Amino acid sequence: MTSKRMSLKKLAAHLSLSEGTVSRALNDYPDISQATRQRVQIAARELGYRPNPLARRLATGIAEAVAYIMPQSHSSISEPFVAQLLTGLGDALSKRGWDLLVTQSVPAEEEPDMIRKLVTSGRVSGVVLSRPHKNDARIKLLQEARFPFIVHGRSLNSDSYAWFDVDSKQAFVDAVDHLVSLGHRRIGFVGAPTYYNFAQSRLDGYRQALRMNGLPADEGLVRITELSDDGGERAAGDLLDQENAPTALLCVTDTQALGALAAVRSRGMQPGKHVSVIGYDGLRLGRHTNPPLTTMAQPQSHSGRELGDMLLAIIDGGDPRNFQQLRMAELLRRKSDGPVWTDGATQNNPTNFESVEELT
Amino acid sequence: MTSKRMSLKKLAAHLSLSEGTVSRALNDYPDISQATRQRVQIAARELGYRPNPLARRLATGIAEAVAYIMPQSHSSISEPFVAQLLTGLGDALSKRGWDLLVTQSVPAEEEPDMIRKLVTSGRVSGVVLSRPHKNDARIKLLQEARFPFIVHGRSLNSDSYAWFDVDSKQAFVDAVDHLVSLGHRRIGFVGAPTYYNFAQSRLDGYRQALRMNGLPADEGLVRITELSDDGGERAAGDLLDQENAPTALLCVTDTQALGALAAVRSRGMQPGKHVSVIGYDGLRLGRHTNPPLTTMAQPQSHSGRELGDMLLAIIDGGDPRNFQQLRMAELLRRKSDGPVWTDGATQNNPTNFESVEELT
DNA sequence: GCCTATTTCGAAAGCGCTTTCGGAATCAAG
DNA sequence: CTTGATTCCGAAAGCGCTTTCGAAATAGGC
Repeated sequence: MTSKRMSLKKLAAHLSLSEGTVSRALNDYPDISQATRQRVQIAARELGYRPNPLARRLATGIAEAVAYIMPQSHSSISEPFVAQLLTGLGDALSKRGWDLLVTQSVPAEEEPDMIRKLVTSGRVSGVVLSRPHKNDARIKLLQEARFPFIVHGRSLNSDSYAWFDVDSKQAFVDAVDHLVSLGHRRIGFVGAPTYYNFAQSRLDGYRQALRMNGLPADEGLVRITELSDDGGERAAGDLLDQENAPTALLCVTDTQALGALAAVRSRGMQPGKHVSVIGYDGLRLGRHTNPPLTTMAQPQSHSGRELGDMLLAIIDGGDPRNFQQLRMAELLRRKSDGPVWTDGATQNNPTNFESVEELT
Repeated sequence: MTSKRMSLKKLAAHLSLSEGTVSRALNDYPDISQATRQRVQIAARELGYRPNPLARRLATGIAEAVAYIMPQSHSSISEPFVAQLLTGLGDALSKRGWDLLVTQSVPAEEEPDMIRKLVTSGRVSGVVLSRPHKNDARIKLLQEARFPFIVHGRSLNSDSYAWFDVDSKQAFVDAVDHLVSLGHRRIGFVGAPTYYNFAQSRLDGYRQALRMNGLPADEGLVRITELSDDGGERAAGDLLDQENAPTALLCVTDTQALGALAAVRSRGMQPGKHVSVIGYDGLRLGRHTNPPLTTMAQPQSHSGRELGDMLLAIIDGGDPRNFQQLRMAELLRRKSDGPVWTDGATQNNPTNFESVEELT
């Protein structure tokens, strides 16, 4: 019919109306008569008119888009999160026809610049942050700029901004309690760098639970390592090789727990029997490890969707402090935990045990 | 100093130049003297001027953004791909300061609308597609619209567009050859719906290799199932339970292979000993399964980066047919494959070998 | 039927940039 | 000292929409 793409101008001409009137009719302004409003909207639909988002965004000053700052992947194993989160975010945003754009975490020294670029560029109306540090510079910058954002996780001072998190401190308390109830009294901790807030709070949970169970806080039982299976394997191996080795290993992450399982096996022991291993995340792949991994499972709720909805509410002017959600994790028992091991002879250290048999 | 955000207008005023001149100076137009160009660029840097992307995009008609159409996740296990791909794409795009936006796959009937929306909205300059079907409607639509795009994977007719793929047909030929060399003659195939092109071509490779090895094409040995561990478990179980069960299982995906391992174990057999299982993908988590999964590993090259670079080249006017890259997969032997199992009775095959010992 | 209050719309000014076009100034050449 | 070619910059239109403002038309009230 007409050439190329439909535009407001052409639509207006077609209707013998001014562009402004057509625009207001489409946007449901009250100063347009019911009659012409209908006429305009019908014509728009028939002619397949879709306002150019770029033009609208420029004119309104609303970016109609949100950025997700993707944490860089250390492990390449536990990344299902990203895809799921993006799916949920996309769902939430698509209801308004907003865009989801993805950027990457940058080295700490570039963070100020990257945040500034994000807030001043006008490309996005809000930001989703993942895996914050205890004192996350990005959070501070966003707050100072009074820019809408929400955090997946928390930092040390989380009172004044919006977040969605799982109470992993409590999860680690629960995990320790469980292990203690199985008779374990020397529980090793395979942790991650404590500039990550989640790493710190899981460590806190571990320590608190030890205390509450009347167990000594043996710092020789905690190892900090990188967020990968290899890291977990090294740290666990380290723990197992020492004098008075722990009978159970608590890992800050399922990915690390995979490494811990490997470390146990490679020392001729069987996870879940000679030494218990518990992870955190509830990754489905834990069903397929050797043996299947017991883990503190995060709730399956689609966090991306929730994050998206909350962020939109904040962009709409909501008070960030009203958008803070804490979920609970649950112990998911598979096969890598069990009662503390003892054979007849010695008390504390296994001397002989049958070889590892097939595990289903 | 001045209020709010720096704008072209303010910068021009500051320099006593016209906006047009400043703009051209910043964009290295040839009709600006060296002197003022320098002056402008220095002032811009000092005053922290950054052109408003939305305005520029509207004025130039260039979206400076690319969309990645994320396949919906079936498994939640094999999704590391997404994060890695996005990282690579982001790298490629960030060199130009372009944005990466993520949208989701939609049901087939909505595809025309979603593609049309994408190409006519002006929000993006190009599209990245993943996991195409054999006859992918989106590809056809994008071609008809003469819109720049690139496919991660291929469809049936892949001559006329750009793609990046792994030769998974060849990979399955190799896998079968390997299994045959281990003495297997009844090889089961755990496949995915063949509207996925990759599923079809892997099946083709499997069949071709059977033929080339003089093995019968027993259709009772192939199962098509969904792209998940559960699917793999069901299909593999099915195969194993039948009369003349296969001695080896080839799975179209590592995720399915996880299920296959489970099926084997749950029948009291040991994968890699009594029945061989081979997956495809080379997922790192395969190191941690029981036993570690032998798989056809995709090359580690950062495909996202390559896809991004190629797409940019096409947007710049390159001929899509010049951007087609085929990578090879390699057999990554871990512990789930082995010689065909026989007990003492039979003649032709290796009779005894040590049991699977502890795997590191 | 006159006056004021309401609806309903058009005109126009942006949003912040790019890009074409032409004019003034500068240069080299005759 | 002209003239034509260059170099360099300003003016202005435009990208496609939104939104304010005020004018015209209509309605309501006496």
